[in-house]
Amino acid sequence: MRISELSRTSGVPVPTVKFYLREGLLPPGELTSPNQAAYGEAHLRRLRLIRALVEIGGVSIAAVKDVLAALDDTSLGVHDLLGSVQYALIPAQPRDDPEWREAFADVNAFLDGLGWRVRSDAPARIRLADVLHALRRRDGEPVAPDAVFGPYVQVAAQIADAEIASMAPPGSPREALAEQVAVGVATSEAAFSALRALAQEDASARRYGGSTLESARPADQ
Amino acid sequence: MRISELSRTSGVPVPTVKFYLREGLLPPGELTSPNQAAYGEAHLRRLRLIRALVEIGGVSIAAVKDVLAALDDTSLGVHDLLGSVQYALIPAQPRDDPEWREAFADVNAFLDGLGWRVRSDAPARIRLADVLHALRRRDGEPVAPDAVFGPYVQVAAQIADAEIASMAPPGSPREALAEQVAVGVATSEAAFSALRALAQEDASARRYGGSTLESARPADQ
DNA sequence: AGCGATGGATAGTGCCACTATCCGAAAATA
DNA sequence: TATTTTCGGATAGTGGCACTATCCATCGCT
Repeated sequence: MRISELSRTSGVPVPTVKFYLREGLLPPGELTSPNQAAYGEAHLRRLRLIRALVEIGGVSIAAVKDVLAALDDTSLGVHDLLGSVQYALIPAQPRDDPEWREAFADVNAFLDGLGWRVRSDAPARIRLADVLHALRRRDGEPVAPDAVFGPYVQVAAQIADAEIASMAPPGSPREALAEQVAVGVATSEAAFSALRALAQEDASARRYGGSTLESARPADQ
Repeated sequence: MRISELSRTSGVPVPTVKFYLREGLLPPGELTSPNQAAYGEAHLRRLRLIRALVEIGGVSIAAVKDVLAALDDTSLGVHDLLGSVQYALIPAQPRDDPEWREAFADVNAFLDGLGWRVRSDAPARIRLADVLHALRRRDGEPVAPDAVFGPYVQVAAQIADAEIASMAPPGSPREALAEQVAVGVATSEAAFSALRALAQEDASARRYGGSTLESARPADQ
């Protein structure tokens, strides 16, 4: 298949496909002559994966590149693959602020208390510290990690277990698993957060009474 | 307090504060002379709110503006306020693609089956349709909404109930509630998603065995 | 032979969230 | 009082990102 067909079946414009090729997100097609290349099913699948990450997961091109590199690194076990995907999908960098460092330390202590087997450089730790730090700046002072995160721990564990369990068993073909992990991480995030928003709306309607404006808002363009 | 103090106590650079003033995210200070203005506690709190939304929630400036407008609209009840905040925080627009429309219809049917009281124009519906659509393009064809979203429904409802319940009771001062809603929606999203990532890592370690590279990855810049 | 499509290179676009600079006037400091 | 600093407000510029547009010398098809 040539580039135009790749573009047509995937719905991605030709110039964008070229852009992905330039960026190394897509491997080059097989050259059939000095300026003619053929693309296969693998290209199509990878292209769809890229779009899923970008559109559903809101992942940056640079992060997509990292994810794809992890997928292609066959030396990675499933666990490390999952880790690499997550680390690419969660952009985070520690701060210098002493108050932030304190929040970070508190988060780590809290996580230690849970007994989870989690790498000490997991970016999600940083995200939690960001949240705790922001909340502390807002309210007066206290705000214990347990108060903020506690209610979510059981539920997060429950969901995570179900998601991991739904993946292929250890020893199944890595190929299939790899993309499942990447797509799963990105899409389940989006799906859950949308469902939670809807559930909140429902719960709020029941508690505060729904004066639901029902499409009374300006239909922004 | 003048602009430099506002900047110092909030940690936001002066030019950025000026930018927010220009954009109307911050109300102008009270003029004490033709070119001198004073800012109060309210400005500081709002500035912190803006930063929390931007940094923790990853909210765009335009969306922040919408959120603040909702906060300031005292004619909105708590339920509608929550709705406005959510709608501002979840960017989404329907597509034209017939396959997408089908996914959207399926999502709506699925949500109807749940019996949730949710506006028909909720952007979260669109997000769910995006996810379903993307998954259908990947796998062969089927993919029922129930298979993808089902496992999350109970949990999402559980979390949402707890969050709504933790908010002030109906009839409490709107002022306090408003920001709580905005901050809550943005931060709890971030907190939960980080916790879920960590729980996944733990679950994956238990299932696939943790060959945890432990900080063996390139410390990217 | 004619003609549209292709691969590859280079350059440009639009958006976004700031950031820099300038100005005349007021505050703070000496 | 003199001088230095800071102020509010306006205008313009920056850097990053994700594409998009244009060129051009083939290539393959009819």
